[in-house]
Amino acid sequence: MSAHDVRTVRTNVRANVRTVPGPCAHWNDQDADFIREILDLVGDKWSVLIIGTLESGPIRYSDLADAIPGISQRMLTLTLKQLRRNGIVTRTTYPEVPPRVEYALTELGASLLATVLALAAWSADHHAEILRHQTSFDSATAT
Amino acid sequence: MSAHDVRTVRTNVRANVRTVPGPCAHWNDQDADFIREILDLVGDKWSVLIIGTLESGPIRYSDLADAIPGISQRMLTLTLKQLRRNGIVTRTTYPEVPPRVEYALTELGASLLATVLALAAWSADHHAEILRHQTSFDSATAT
DNA sequence: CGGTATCCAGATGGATACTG
DNA sequence: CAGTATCCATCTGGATACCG
Repeated sequence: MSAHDVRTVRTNVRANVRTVPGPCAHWNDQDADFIREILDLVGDKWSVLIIGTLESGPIRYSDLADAIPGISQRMLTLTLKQLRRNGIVTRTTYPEVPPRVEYALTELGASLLATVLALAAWSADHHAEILRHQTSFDSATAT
Repeated sequence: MSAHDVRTVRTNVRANVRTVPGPCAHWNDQDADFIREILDLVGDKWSVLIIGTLESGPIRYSDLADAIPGISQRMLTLTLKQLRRNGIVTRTTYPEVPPRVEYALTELGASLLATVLALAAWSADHHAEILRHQTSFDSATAT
């Protein structure tokens, strides 16, 4: 059923991009570009973690830092800037003392989160199978 | 409709992992792990390109290299090894002269390809919107 | 043909110190 | 509080040469 859902979505891409709908679409060069684009967006170390943390609603910079263990200030700032540049998050400054800055998901960001969770779904579904392959491959290689 | 499909899949993850189904699931720490896992799988520069090229059926090493412009022998070999390790592709050697080696997608690989195409779908759908955000952000930053 | 091995440049990201 | 600036280690991947 998961496979069926994905196929539905997949047909939609092509319908939008080249108006070639149908049940049996195939990989083409355009796909490569789109994949590169989304990997640039979320393929780094922290983007999806931040997006996921923002699901609960607007959150302050420091709370974000606390919610994402291991992230450095530098990477938090840098990644947030990229996400803002791509319209995934918004930054709102409240002129108070001490200053307060809140980050929130845009609609675009929310839809990206949903897509990313589909990825997590696949990963969860096949986690065990992948692990089995890894260990069998490693033991075969070791000998 | 795309959003609905994704939500369906998303609910399934949780059902499998923590048996907490329902219409309104939320991001949790498990998701982070699964995201890391799949990003390790396809977050690099060449994996998805290779997977996409393999959709058409089994293909020789050298034909694969020709089909993916810009890839070095080193990265082709390295990436193929990772994909084999994770059970995404198989390698078959034919003891002929000259030697022939064919790579093919496994079932797991095919389902991964479908999932990745869902990502491409999102990217295609929102490509224009992202571009608009980027240019407006850049011009706002430049001044 | 189908790789390996070595070397090296550039990108990524962590640690630390400092600032409005 | 919410960053910025600098320095540095590691990782990724390209070029090239060589091998079974």
